[in-house]
Amino acid sequence: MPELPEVETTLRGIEPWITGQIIDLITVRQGSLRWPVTEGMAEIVQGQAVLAVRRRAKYLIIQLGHGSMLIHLGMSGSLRLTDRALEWRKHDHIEMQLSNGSTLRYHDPRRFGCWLWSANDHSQLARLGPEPLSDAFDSEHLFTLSRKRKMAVKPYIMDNNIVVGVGNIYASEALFRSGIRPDRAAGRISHQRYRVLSGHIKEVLAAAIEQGGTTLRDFVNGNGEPGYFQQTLDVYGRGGQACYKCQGALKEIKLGQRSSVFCPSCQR
DNA sequence: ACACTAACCTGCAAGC
DNA sequence: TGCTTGCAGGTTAGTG
Repeated sequence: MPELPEVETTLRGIEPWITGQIIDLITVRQGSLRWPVTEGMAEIVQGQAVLAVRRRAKYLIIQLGHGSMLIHLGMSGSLRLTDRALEWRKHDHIEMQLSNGSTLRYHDPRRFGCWLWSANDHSQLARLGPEPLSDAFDSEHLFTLSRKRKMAVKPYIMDNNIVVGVGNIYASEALFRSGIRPDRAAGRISHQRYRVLSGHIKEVLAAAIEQGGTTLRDFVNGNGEPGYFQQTLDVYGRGGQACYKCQGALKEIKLGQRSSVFCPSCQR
């Protein structure tokens, strides 16, 4: 699944083809996703114009005149522009046809994503923390909210109420670059170290966006192309292998059900 | 309010 | 060659 850089890459790939177009047809072949696709969504949005497409956290929002569609790619989802006549692949669940001939396919083997319509605000967007690349996200924010919290720092920075868009890959990478152990209690990390960490979170996300995201298994951008950031990963998926800084063996532990790889010598 | 678990679902790789 | 087990990019709902 796409983490924030993959969602951003998808947005940039599809946005120019969709904004300003009229939705001619939406076809839902499999509506059983993380939440059921909104009943009657296709009928409601057909004929409406797309005013804008934007991203908030890992959600994509297709803004229409009378409401919006909220899309999440879950762990295995992807969106791509296709040839309208392209044969349906297994796990292609939804298709949106636009007035300029563009066609968007939603593909999601595990079906952890969503595609919802609402005339008002989407409840999923309430209570989300700041965007990691915005000025609202800084060391002050991380430091203040973490006081007295016993939770390990890795699940802490992956908590969407604290900051959005930091998933398992980039949390691991940012902690390695910062020299902070992923299992250290969030409440016992200094303001100075949070300054380093917040900087690395921004840096690693920005670099991944620049390289078109990280491709693991089947991620593709809006044009069906892979990302290249996996060539830059220092620790994610490298448990047991040599640390690039000290050559020691990287250790793998579980934190909050997620595997976490780190260097016990470089990260303290 | 916080900390932690189980759950949603499919595909794939490893182990027996 | 199978069969079983565990693991995977995310997020929420439920427990104490």
